[in-house]
Amino acid sequence: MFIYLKAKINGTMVSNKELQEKRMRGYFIAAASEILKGEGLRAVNVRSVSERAGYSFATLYNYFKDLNELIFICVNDFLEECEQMAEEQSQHLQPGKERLKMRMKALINYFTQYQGIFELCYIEKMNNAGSKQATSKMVYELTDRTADADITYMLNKKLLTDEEAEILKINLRHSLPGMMLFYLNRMQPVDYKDYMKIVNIQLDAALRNN
Amino acid sequence: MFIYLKAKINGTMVSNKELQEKRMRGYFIAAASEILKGEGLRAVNVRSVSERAGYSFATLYNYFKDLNELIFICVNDFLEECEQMAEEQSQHLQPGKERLKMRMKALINYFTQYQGIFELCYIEKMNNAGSKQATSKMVYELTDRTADADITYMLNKKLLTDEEAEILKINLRHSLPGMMLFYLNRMQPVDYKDYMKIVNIQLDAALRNN
DNA sequence: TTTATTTATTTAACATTGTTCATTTTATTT
DNA sequence: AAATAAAATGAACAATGTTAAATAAATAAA
Repeated sequence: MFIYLKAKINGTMVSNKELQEKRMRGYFIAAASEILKGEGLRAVNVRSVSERAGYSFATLYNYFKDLNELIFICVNDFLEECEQMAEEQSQHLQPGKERLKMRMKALINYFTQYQGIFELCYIEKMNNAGSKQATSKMVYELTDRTADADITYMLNKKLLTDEEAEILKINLRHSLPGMMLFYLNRMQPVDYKDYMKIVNIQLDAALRNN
Repeated sequence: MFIYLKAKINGTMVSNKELQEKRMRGYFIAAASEILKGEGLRAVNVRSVSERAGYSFATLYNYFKDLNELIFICVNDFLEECEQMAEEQSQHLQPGKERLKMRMKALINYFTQYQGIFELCYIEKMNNAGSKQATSKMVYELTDRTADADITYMLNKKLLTDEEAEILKINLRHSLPGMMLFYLNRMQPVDYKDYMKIVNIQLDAALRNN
């Protein structure tokens, strides 16, 4: 008989089957995220993720096309998480240059803390072309999204011309990944404070604070 | 008997044995470089490199500790090559801002042409800690080295203060890899001209040309 | 409640890649 | 030409991604 029991997730009605499937996917996503944050990208593989999720490695393939699909989902989650973090850490500030700076630093802080996530988002060869497009667009535009409110504010207040705003966005879009790359590939264990000094200089240059 | 025949390589005397070993290494290095430039990083593996060099995969291990060592050598070669390219392409210009800009563009041109090389230099997880330090230092400082002559010139001519020079170097060090990353991870096949327009804006911002 | 059928999970197996080692081939010395 | 050293190789192993057949669990039908 075609009776589906319904359960509520995120405000939408779904069948039991969908609910269960969503939960299963959640277990694998959580497992992959944990490993990524803890041990980094290299430690993520079909077997390690499945084991942590409490299933056989083959079960993963019942819920994801392949390992790549799972990893892409993690990327999107991480992006959301770090955007939210930037928002929270700058809540106490008024819109404008200082808040923008704080938000950019929050992004850098997030990715330097979770290096595996940076590698994943900006670097990983994204083997599967499928999800690549949408995801890499999301990654690029991370700085744009995070800077948007403050740049709009400054534009409205005539603190910035349209052209200056465009240059600022381009600058942030390029220099943030550059700075993270620098930290990631560092040779000697750079002091985080020293690193942040350079970050400050770079951000001040982008914001024309000198 | 301990008689070694000598042969001249790069102006230094070496034994036959050393010469032969150097040649053998050269075959593998050339093979790896070709594959890197042609098919990219993903196509490089012990078997493909060895086959192109004309030997069994096991022979590679008689001349290199592992695949990583071979790849690191390639990185160093590529860095030299692209520095030289920047030099050549700007020979006709006088020292100063314009030449610096041309050299930066030459770097970008090199890495966007050979994407596998960019991935390799800036991204690849450099699994083996051994050569990593020295090499990643070389990679970072690529923009510094390439910009050095022009920045020194501008300092001498008082076209730049010490502080401005420092900021410029930091800016180039971060934004060039950022721009390359952008091109590499691009979603839709970006028109190279459009890309170069953005590169120009970024470089002009770094050079305070606006 | 028992049986049949569908669904979910897992074990076995294969392909690819990096690496090691014993064996074979080649070069050198006596 | 025989003995020895050096170089090159193929067989084999481990790790990883993936597929597909076999098993277990859940559900529907009787």
